[in-house]
Amino acid sequence: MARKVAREPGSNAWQWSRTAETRRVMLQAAREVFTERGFSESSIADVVQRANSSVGSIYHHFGGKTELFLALWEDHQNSYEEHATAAVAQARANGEEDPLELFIAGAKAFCEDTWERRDLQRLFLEGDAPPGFHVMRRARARGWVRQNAVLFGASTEAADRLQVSVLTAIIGEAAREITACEDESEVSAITDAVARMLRRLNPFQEE
Amino acid sequence: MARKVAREPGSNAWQWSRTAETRRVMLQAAREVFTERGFSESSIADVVQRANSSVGSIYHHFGGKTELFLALWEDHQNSYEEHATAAVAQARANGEEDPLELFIAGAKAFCEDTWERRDLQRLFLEGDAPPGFHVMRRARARGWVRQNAVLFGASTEAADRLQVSVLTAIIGEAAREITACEDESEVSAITDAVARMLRRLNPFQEE
DNA sequence: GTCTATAGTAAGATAGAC
DNA sequence: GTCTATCTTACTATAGAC
Repeated sequence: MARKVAREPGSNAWQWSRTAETRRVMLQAAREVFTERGFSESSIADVVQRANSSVGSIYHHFGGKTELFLALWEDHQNSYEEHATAAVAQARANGEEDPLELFIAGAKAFCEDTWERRDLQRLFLEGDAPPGFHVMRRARARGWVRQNAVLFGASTEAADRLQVSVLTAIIGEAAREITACEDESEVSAITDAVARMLRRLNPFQEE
Repeated sequence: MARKVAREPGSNAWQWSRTAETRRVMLQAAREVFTERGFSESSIADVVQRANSSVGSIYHHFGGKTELFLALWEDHQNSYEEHATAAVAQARANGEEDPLELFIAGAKAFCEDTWERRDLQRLFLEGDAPPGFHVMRRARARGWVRQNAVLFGASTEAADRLQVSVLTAIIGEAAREITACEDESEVSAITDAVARMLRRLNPFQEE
């Protein structure tokens, strides 16, 4: 978790603390192994081999196979959040105030991000994972839905909750479709379809 | 899998083959144990105790812990399919021909069914499961989506695939919300909201 | 911080009597 | 078909030298 890497782009790479670099290598190895075989079919030994490291070292840095997987997920999530937040902020800076349009801006960033890093997204979306992972995922998803509920000013009644859940789920479905794409051209078709559907469901335009 | 039970309602219960009854008891025990603790936290021993049975017997009938879980899932799925199919057939018999309305009829049946059997639905939706289960789930879901694609006459292009995926996903989200409900009155609110959203997204009414 | 060698662990699975 | 006692097996996880 401690990431005490010098942030200045110009700083010398060799000044990076050795541990940060080691972590990076291990995470990259883990990414390759897990995305290729899934969690349960992967063993620590596989990662060790790929990282030219040792069992003990991985345990030292992460604490175990599960934690290694979770660390990978954390990084992934943080990237998403960063990108989406930046995109929404950008839209806001451009004068956009409609919650739905802000939401769509975030959704677009999410879709683009999903295409880069399909491998990880596939792993987390449908690969197997350590026990308890799906519960964590759901918890985080719920947090996101709650945040969106605030954005849309939704009530806590069942119908409203569902509405927001569905808006959020559309992005998830899009992500799934994107991981199945072979060609980047399909991705923009999906992104556009997402925007269209979100507008159709616009919660501010009750019938 | 062999279910050679006498089907006539009037037939004597004691004529049921012993094995069918044993299976039923075991599945009931499995249902209780798994829904209470989830898959990985449950052990064969727990089920044995609850079913007043033995390890060997369970292995004889099902083959293992994973297969027991899968058998439970199979039954659950079959019930759903039966109900939904019946509801759609009923709607058709009443003269309904609009694919979307037929779909909605199925969705309603699904929602009602979810409320009965919340426990199982919760287990399969977010509880932990044996390795490989989520992949099976996805495969079945894809099959369902394909079927719906035919119903809607959707193309295989990305945007259309997503559209159908989303229509289907709405039902899944509704199911999730329903498992979280405390009161049946909320369920009908959700069911209505589902119908409303599906109509808004009506694929036959392209903008 | 890194590594090797070793141990632990538990529950799933099986054999074989009845 | 049922049951009990036993085993197995593949990891994960740790200890402890360097």
